[in-house]
Amino acid sequence: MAYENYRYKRKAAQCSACPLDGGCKVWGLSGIQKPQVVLLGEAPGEVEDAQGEPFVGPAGKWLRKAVKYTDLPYYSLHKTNVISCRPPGNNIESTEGWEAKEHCRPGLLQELKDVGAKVIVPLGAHATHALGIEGSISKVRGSIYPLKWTDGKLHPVEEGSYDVLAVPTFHPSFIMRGQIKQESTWINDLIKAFELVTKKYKPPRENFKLFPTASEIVETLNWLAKEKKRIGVDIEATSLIAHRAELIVTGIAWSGEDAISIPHISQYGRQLWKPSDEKKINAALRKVLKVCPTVFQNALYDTRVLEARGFPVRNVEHDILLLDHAINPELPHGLGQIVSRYGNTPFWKDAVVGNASRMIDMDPRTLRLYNARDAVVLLQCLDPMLKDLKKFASPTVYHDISIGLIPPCQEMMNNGLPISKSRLQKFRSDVQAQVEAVDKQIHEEFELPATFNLSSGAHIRWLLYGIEPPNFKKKKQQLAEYTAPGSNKKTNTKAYRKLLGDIEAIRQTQPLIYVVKPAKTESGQSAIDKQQMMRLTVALNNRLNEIENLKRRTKKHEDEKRRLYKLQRFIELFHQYQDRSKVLSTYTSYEIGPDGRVHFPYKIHGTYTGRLASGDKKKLGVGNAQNIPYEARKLFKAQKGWKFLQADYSNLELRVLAYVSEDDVLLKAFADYDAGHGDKPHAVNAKNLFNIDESHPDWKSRYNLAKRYIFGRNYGGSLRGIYEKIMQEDPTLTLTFNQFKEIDRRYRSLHPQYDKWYNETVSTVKKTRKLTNAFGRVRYFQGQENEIVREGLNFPIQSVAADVMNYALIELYHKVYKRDDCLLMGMVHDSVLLEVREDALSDIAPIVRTALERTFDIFGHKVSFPIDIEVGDDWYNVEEWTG
DNA sequence: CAAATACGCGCG
DNA sequence: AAAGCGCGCGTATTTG
Repeated sequence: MAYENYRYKRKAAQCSACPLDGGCKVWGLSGIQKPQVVLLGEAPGEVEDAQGEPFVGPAGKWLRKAVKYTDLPYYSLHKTNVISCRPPGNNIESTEGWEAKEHCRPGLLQELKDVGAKVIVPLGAHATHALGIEGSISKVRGSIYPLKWTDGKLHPVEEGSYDVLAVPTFHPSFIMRGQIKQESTWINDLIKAFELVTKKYKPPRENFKLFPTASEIVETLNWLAKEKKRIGVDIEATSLIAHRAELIVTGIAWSGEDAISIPHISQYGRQLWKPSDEKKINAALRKVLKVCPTVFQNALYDTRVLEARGFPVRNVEHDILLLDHAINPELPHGLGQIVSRYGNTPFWKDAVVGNASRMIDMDPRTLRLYNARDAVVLLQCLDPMLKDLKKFASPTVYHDISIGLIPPCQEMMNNGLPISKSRLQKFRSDVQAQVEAVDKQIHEEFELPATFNLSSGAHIRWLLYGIEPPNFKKKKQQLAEYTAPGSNKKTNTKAYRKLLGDIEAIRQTQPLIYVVKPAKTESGQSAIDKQQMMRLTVALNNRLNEIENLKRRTKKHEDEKRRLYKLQRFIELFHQYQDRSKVLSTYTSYEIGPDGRVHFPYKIHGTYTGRLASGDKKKLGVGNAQNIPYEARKLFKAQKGWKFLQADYSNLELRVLAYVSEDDVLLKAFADYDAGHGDKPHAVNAKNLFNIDESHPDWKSRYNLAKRYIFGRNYGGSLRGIYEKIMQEDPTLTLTFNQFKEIDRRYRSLHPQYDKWYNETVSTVKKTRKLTNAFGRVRYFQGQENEIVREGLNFPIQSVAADVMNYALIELYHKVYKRDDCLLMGMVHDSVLLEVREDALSDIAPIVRTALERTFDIFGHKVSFPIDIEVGDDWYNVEEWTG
């Protein structure tokens, strides 16, 4: 389409005084005479500078692509920058850049005024700040800011009339440079901004009763209960830990605009309510939470606190967090983020805490306003979110699974796992001694200075490879500054000691260097992980063999041999150190509740696949229940007269793979095995692939090879990658890559359905960037193609396995939660853990079996997944239940 | 000095 | 250019 370009040269800019003095080289530009939207960038880059047009470089390419998702054509937008000339090194943060911003400002403002668009979209922090909008871009993005002209300047207004609307969002180069996960948020922001051209902007009305009287509260609550209104609920409490948390204020909203604050305890030591009034308020609140359908943001936590304070919540109808997760699990789910997409309250989260260090010390008006906003936004977002849920995702997954999981998760969190304090104490001191012993051993054997820190990657890199830390020169310089004559720097500070230690450790340590090109980590450092140690070990053993087989060995060879043995020994001890110190630091201390149990947290929205996540050490002080090493499971011991019962799905993911890919061979292998007349499916694979059986001398290694191959494929591994992994784990294996490729060809020809499923999944994820699992759960893939292909191959398997467990867990919960002879305590992806009174084991075991082995419909197959039940005194010593 | 990033590793 | 998936947490180190 041919259209004329309308260029805008900044007449008001003070170019002669500007260090860039490009003579306003890159003009503002639009394809129509009266553009309604301004896209405001930062500064021209190389391509822009050369062509004299804004957004014609790589960032512009991303921008054009994003604008395609909106209702406005790219040419109709006025494109311009905060500064019109290219700063040195493309860096607007440079001195020249800062100065240019000042000199360009009058021109920029005049340009914005002359263009007279309805909406300005500042891209990135600099553009946003240029409009007078404060705060970090990740927080203010997506909010609508009404701006007004006063004295030739543009500034945000809280209320009243406005001249233009601004919707800040990310700069395209931010997305381009790796923040691809933010792309859909970014596009959403642009859509939202452009819609303001035709949609009437409705500023948020806030009918908040922040300081109601007792009778106003009771009246309002009674009315809500009588009408059974749907309410948005948000609480502020003194702690996130349920048994410690005191309620400060509860905000209740009954529309996107109306809310009331219900303060519970006094702030600033004032007596809040007369006891008689408090009683009435509490009764009314209890009633409301009993009869009204409620909407929460993360009901899992708020309802736990409410329940602990005597306000049980009967009807959680919606949870905005779970809703957002069900719609698009890869998006960030903070309430601010959600509201920027679905609500109309501008970003308000900065208000929280403020100068006060604790919620309760906040100014009451600020706290209550914040709390009321948290409540109303839930109802603002709900309907548009439900629409998106239906359009883009699965209402069933949200209602039946996500919401359904709230009670079982709360049950597991409330029940927790009983822990033996005496075992814990002994375990801790044992592991501590082990760490100290191996640490001492390494320092002695390798004559390392005391300052050599085995936990420091930099020190280890020096020792193994002789690679100095990248900042080593700088450190030496800093040290010199400390000791320089006349220096006023104190040499007894922590920073100084650290500096000195690092330098000493390196100076006094002789590297072991054995030249094997170390693998690189993501940021380009030399790897020092287990895998790399394995590689080193293989290489040095080869070299030792080589030397051993030499006809003539010189003294040089003998020296080399000694060095190699030394390195071998170091790797052995270092591995022990890594292993022991990991256990010591992570698994020898637990936050134990007043009931002597560890209340591990669970999150329903924590993963992209629908698995539960566990742990919230930072906020709740309790870690992850799902990665506790076996040795530490001994710490969790049943109360007297009770037993641990663990139910595990057997080969869940592989079974799911069989059904999802409809792989006849695998399905038959499972069917035979379950009927009691067949080998384990992995054994069937091994037999098919290698034409051998258990009697063959290589059986064991071939069996493992087959297993690892399937496992690697299941996660989208490349053939080369799987091959290398296999060779590292079993260096004795004689297998060339070509032979391995042949195995792969053979497997695929033996499993045509699997092969077809694999190819179809890859092409679907590439084409649509969306997959829907057998239960309707969706995932939108954001990322590079090769990355999302691997994730895509895994998603239909891992997510279906997760949902099998989710449904089963919900069913199990409903069967056991009322019983006083058993407690649902935890789950680890494909297993559940209960504490059962000994005399009830024979009752409970079949209940667990029935719930977990319930039938599912997977692509028309009526299927059930078999479990193993184990029972024991603690979590480690569980054995197959035969009773 | 707190927050953010990098690396490595426990579990499934 | 190639990278096996999904998590949370500890230590070291850099960043603001």
